[in-house]
Amino acid sequence: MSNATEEVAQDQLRSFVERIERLEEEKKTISDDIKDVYAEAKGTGFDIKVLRKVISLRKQDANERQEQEAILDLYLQALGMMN
Amino acid sequence: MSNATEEVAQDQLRSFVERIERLEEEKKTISDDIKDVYAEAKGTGFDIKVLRKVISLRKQDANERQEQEAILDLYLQALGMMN
Amino acid sequence: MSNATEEVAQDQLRSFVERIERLEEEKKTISDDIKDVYAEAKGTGFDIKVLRKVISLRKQDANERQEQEAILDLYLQALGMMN
Amino acid sequence: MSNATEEVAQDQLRSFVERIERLEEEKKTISDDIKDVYAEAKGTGFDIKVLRKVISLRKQDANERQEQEAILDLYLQALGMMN
DNA sequence: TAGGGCTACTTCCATC
DNA sequence: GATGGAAGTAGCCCTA
Repeated sequence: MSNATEEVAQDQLRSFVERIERLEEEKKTISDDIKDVYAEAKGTGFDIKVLRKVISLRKQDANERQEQEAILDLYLQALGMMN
Repeated sequence: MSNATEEVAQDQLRSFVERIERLEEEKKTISDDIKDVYAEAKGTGFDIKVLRKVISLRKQDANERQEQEAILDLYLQALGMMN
Repeated sequence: MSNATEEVAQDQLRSFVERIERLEEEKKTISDDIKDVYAEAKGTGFDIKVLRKVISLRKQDANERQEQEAILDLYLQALGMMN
Repeated sequence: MSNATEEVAQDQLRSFVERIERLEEEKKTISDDIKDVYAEAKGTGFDIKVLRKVISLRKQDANERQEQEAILDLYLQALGMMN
């Protein structure tokens, strides 16, 4: 490989690394923002764990959720933990 | 709880949920962007797995510097050499 | 500190480190065993996620469980996600 | 599903749950033992925080050796020097 | 489907 | 004794 070609490859690599690291920083910022919102909600008296559950339920497809609950009921019944 | 109070709580909850969901969307966008950059790098001939490793090593180096300082502080404290 | 005293301290430290590392190995073995059981259950057709949920529910105090569910219901109602 | 089949499933589920719960008890015992050792070390005059750090550094060193080999393999592969 | 990285939960320690 | 913060652990998801 010629020096010129090597240099091009190096510059490209450098560029990719920088772009990725930049994006990962942004991602971290957002993650921190989310954490802040949860903290704020907690300060207002909401239960973080339950709030997380709400978010996750809304993300889940409604059908899938019902199915999960149905399976859970089934297992609990099998264990005699439900009336 | 009065109806008015309940309504306030509902509005707050709704607001928190919306803010979180908005931020998670943004986060997903960034994640997708990162994926795109890796794909582009692959198209240019770079090995994604190695590229990931490079990124992770650079992150580790940064962390490790902080870590080293933390250890030093810890030992100095343990030896009663810090206030 | 005399050499003898230092040596005692070193031996003690060494001993503590060894005892802890030994215990942590045992702990890891158990963790792996647990993972194996889940894998086996999966192979028999059980849904791991639900199985985990069952285990965790059984661990929770019954009262606490009801309370958590009550809070969740409350939130879901507030968001109009129930009936 | 026939009653007999259901019963088999129930027995299996029960068995899995019991095995997991048993193992988690053992795991908790070990965790408590570890806590005891730290407490004992503290009683002998050692700084728990520093002790934890020592343990974690020793673990890291071990991991890092493996990591270094993994990186080497990765690079060799990327350069087409491994099959 | 297995492995690794990321995220989240829990636990522990220190402070008030 | 409680609360907040940090660290270690475990679960989930995504990629290969």
